[in-house]
Amino acid sequence: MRERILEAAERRARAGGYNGFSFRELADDVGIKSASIHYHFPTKASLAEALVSRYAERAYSDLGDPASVTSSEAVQRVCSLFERALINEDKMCLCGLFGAEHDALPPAVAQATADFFRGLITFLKKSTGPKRPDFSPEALIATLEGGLIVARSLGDKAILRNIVQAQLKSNG
Amino acid sequence: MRERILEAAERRARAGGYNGFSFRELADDVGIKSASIHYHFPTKASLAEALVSRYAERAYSDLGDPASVTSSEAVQRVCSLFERALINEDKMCLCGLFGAEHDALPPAVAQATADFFRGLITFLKKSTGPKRPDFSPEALIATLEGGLIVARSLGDKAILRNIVQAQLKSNG
DNA sequence: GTCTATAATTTGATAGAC
DNA sequence: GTCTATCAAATTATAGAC
Repeated sequence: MRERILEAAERRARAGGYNGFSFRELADDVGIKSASIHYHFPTKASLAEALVSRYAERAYSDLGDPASVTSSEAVQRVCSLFERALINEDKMCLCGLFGAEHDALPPAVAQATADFFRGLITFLKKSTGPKRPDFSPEALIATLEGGLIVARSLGDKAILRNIVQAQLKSNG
Repeated sequence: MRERILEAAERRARAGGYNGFSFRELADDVGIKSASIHYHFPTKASLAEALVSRYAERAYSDLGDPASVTSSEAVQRVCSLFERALINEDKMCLCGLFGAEHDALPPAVAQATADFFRGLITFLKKSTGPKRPDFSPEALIATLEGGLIVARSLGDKAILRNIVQAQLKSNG
């Protein structure tokens, strides 16, 4: 049940952000009462923190071990992560949304969000083989997060696709 | 007073998004009662719509006439817009945040947000002189919005600064 | 234009039974 | 683990006086 709650919370948080979901809504989604959510997560901040951790772990699992992939392959994998969010899930990246709401988040949630970004950056840095001297992991993540925002706002998925192609051309 | 309300709303919306501010808070900020806000803006959606329009008009005013600037200068001006948000205002871009919340916004607000992006893209396209064949206005906006998110989440303003420098090197 | 008053709903959270 | 019951506070919004 803990997992089903997180699943419902992720769906809603990736649409409306931290203030975009409520205990009542999640309870209705999974078929229990809102008071029961507090058994699994004492506070909303604790739920959101678990949400981001789970989201990050899933991403790291998808990416695999950086020591076993070339830098080029690492860039491709990170790009795929964001393309899947847009194409398969039709959703914003949870941490892109939370990162935008940074100033209004409970500190622990903001921290967990920053950890997600650090994780992706570390993955890119630890990948093997030569890298372009001007390659910036931070800039790649920024481009992809922003690409999701602009593509979804304008209703044009090709925007992210073109961004990814440009990245693969230079660094993939 | 209408202007003071919008000012307070912008400050709060750029921290917590659409669900991150309330009529009560705005009323307290400007020293009137929440019911009085409804005289100026009948609904929250109408307030947010006005907020985005005002935000966009201010940006267009800062950018000036695209027909009178080179493409290189246009890129610089758009970059400056986002650097000011980070350095001078220490705030997220209103439309970057609203764009991330796209799925949960009142349709009119989502529309206004998309118009902001279209406005910036149009400005870049209408600027004069030669452009790199691979220059993408959409990608530039994406990089800058994402740059704000990543820089602010990681508490490192140099991240946006480096992103801007890379953009100026290729297209500025 | 701003106020008081109020409505109807929703919010995160707690206590205690089962 | 989930429930009922409840709470105090906050939410958007309206009616009507001044």
